[in-house]
Amino acid sequence: MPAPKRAEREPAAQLPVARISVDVGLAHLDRPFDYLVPARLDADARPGVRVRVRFAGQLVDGYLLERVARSDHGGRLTWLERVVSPEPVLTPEVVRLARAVADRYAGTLSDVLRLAVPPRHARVEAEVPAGRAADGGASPPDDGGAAVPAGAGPEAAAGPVTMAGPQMAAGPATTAGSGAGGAGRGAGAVAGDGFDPRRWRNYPTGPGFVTALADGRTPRAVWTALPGEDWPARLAEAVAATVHSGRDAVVAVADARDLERLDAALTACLGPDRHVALSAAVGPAERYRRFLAARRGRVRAVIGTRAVVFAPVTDLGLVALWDDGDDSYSEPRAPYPHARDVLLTRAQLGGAAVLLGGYARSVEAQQLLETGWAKPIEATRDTLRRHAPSVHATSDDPREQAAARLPTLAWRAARDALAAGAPVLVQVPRRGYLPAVACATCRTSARCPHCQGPLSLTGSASTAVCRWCGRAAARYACPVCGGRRLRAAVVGARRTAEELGRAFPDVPIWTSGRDGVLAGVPDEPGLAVSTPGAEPVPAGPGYGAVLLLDTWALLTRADLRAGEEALRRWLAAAALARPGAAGGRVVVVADGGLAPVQALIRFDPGWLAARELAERRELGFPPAVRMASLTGTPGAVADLLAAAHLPDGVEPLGPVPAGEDQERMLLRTSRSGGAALAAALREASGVRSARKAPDPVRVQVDPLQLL
DNA sequence: TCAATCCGTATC
DNA sequence: ATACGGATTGAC
Repeated sequence: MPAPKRAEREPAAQLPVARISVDVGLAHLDRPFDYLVPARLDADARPGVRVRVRFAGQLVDGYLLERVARSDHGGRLTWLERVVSPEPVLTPEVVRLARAVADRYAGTLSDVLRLAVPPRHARVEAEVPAGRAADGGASPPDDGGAAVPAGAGPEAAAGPVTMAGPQMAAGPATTAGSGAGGAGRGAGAVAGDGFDPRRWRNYPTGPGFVTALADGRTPRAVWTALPGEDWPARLAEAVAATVHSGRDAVVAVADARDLERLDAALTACLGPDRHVALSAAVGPAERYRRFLAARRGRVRAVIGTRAVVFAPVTDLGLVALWDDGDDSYSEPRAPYPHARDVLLTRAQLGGAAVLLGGYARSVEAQQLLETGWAKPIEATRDTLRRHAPSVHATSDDPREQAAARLPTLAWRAARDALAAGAPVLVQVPRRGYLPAVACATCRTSARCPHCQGPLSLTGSASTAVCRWCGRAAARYACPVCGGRRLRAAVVGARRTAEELGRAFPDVPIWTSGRDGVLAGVPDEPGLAVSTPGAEPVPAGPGYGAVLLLDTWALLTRADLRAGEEALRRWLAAAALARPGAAGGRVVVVADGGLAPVQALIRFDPGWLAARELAERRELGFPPAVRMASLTGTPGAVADLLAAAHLPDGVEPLGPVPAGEDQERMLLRTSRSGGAALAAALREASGVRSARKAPDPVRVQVDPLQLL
């Protein structure tokens, strides 16, 4: 082998050793490797840059973590091959965070860094960051910016997440009659900083929280938003207060629509230039452009969906997250971290303030309150009564239905609201959400007469077919009432809309669902039919009536979080209703005795969360304990377990079958034992990957789906 | 006795 | 992954 340039190479004069995290997907190689920095790369080889190095004979990607004076490695060091770009995409803070997240979730640093850093876009990197190119808004490519090829146009012009829909922003009438006081009316800006602690005065501890942010302190809070709350505005004020203190903020929301609302609120508070919105929806170039704007310190706040929790900022002062119960916060790629968890870890490591907000309260948030780690921000019962709609539960006995599958009470609420000139929201579960079939008369779910499997009604066929054994149940008779007619358990939003259209022939019907989210509806009579999470925001003082249909589909799910999740979805809809005093009514078609229904009637998510948390403690489920799940072929799971030196106090549960050739094993330990369990699993994965074990095992710490 | 091959291990 | 070293095997 020729070594022609060997003599030319000379190590950098200062700190000649670079510690590199190499991107090979092998658990046992998850540690830094030392390389010698040639003098010619000295200037570019700074901490945080992407590099390429020769590793085990091949060129691999990596990140330069730090420069040190000498190596502890016994053998000879290889030269650093190339600095891919001098742009330091990682900050030391993000590296520490990624390491902590990898440790917590039994994953590798490079897996987490893949989540944290968007793919490089060389052209974007080369752009001259003139003026306001990266304001998160729709500004066209800067003119003075030299080499912006024509191709950059469309993507840049696409601007922020755009969404079809009549109107945007503002949200519902908010804290309409903030009652007393009456100060601070003027459109927000106090002292040009866009925040005023008094705007949080509906919550006794709210103004103090915002003031603390502005003073540079690090309060931590779980915020239970009032119905009708203009939450994007409140979050924007918290961000503005943080920025006022000279620090940066990172805010996560669940989806593109929430992001757009928050973006608008921040623009109103801070102007267009001091924040960016990160989301995959804007395309790779714009995404990387905004990421760089954050990394280069050109903005003070970074908002976005899930992945924003890793966004590099200069001096983190606040992390915030809206609606932490939304399951889109759970990362689907290894090591499957949860955005809430990442933000809390980040705040803990970096001494930042925390704001977890929502209309609902997750069990995890409840735990933060009960351990005293965070303080509540919530309205008094009195304030709540002034803002909340009146809530009624009604049975869904088909014999009491008025029209369009609506119980009489629900039908009346809708009719009255429409007559009063207000829009009505109808929430129905997503189609295909629970493709089961029930008796049309008594609602008993229909099971296969042969094998007890679930029946399904496919397409237009009126005969039900068993989803397990495939037999057609042609002459089905309900074992409870003898009824012979079946119906799909969940009627989709579209068909519900059709039926409602016949029941209320003279009003417009708007539908909003997964594939066509309607941002808002006007303040006039009309029916908005929506699946959970896609509820249009009303322009005026809120919906006159909110109807929650087919709730039992949510409640009967075999899921640990079914109750919590049902309440979260209902509250998201109910919060869009106008106050009871202004005629706002919510009708939930469900058994009023059920705990989640009770919590809705009382508008008390904290009560349900406390109850659920107590139950989790009793059952030994997260977040009261730490769990890990191992999924793979039976042999592979057994192999991983054999390789693992599980710490004391780890209790194996299962295994249970989990689909084709797969089984799933749960490991349970105390919360304090979580770190040791994760470490043991990481090490065992390392042993297996070093041994080239064939079948992979998916290791998930605190998986969202437990049952 | 030497070379081809197998296996295990480290990878800066 | 892939490259290397040490052990092992097999033919002369």
